[in-house]
Amino acid sequence: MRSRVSSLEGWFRDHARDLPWRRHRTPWRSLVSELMLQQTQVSRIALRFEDFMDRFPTPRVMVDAGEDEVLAAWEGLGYYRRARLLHAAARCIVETHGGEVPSTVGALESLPGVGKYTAGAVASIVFEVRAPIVDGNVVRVTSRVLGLDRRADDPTLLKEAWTFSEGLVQASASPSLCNEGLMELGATVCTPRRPTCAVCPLAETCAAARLETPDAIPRPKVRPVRQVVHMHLALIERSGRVLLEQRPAGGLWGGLWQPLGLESSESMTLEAFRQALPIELLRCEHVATRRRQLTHRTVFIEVHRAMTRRRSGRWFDRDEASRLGMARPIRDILDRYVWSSEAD
DNA sequence: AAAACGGGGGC
DNA sequence: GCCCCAGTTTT
Repeated sequence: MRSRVSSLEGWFRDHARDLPWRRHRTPWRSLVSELMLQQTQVSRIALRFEDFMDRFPTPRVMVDAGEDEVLAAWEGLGYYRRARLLHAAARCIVETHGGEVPSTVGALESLPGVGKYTAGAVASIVFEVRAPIVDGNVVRVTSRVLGLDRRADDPTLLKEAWTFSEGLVQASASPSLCNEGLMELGATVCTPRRPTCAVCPLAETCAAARLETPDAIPRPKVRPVRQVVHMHLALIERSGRVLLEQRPAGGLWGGLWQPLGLESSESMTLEAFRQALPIELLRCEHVATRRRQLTHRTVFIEVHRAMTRRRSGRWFDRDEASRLGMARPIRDILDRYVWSSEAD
């Protein structure tokens, strides 16, 4: 195990990618980066990280900015609950840790949105604590090094991965080099398809490297069939403002803003939609259908233009709406069917 | 233990 | 079209 680790650490020292959160490392920057990176590719976050940190340079600034600001800054990154959890974590850091990110696995794990992986990552990478970490990369590397021919989401494989990581970090000279190196290896060498075993620091002691097709393991996760959701929206404008509402905190696009609408498992007729809306519409016409593929479902968005006499509700002009958190497809629809038509 | 939860990128 | 991604929380 010792030689495995030192070879991994040495490899990482030489081959670490130049990433924003590595360039300038602070506990807060690392915590934010880890929350952003959950189930999200490094390349996506690398583009957004510095802007986000400029906006929220400390936990205190984030708390004062408020959850809505954080949601807005999170736009396009998905899994929006993470943004709310990050804001809650910032509040917890300010209120119970004096504004400083805690350094122990236990204290980190008690923060909202921080589970075993993230706690171990921050503790080891920032504070050099001997804590193991297991992410998708580590699961893949473990299954290959140990030659475990199981599904990537097999609970027994996950357990083996934690044990493997634990063994590595205990034998390491530097928990941060060891852990980050392990993930970096999975991201750049031991990739899901066509891993480059020829340059891998673990190849000598890897079971899969001796196989003809090392990428045959781990086996793919089982994916549930995507559910279909029909979303019906009414674009209601008046004097350069559009009527919007905030989605419930839980579920799809939780806490994000959108035009008045309804969801159903089946498509609705225009009349049914009109009847089902909680406000009376003077006119309502269907203008477009958009299809959105998400990991867990297919969303059909039926876009309508409508008018109402009603004045109550939350109305926003273009500038105000730009500062609200919205799902990407919803933002696109407003840009296309509301704001662009102002020029007509 | 299983389900819920986005949006892209790579092929 | 399918698979994947620096996972966590809720049920």
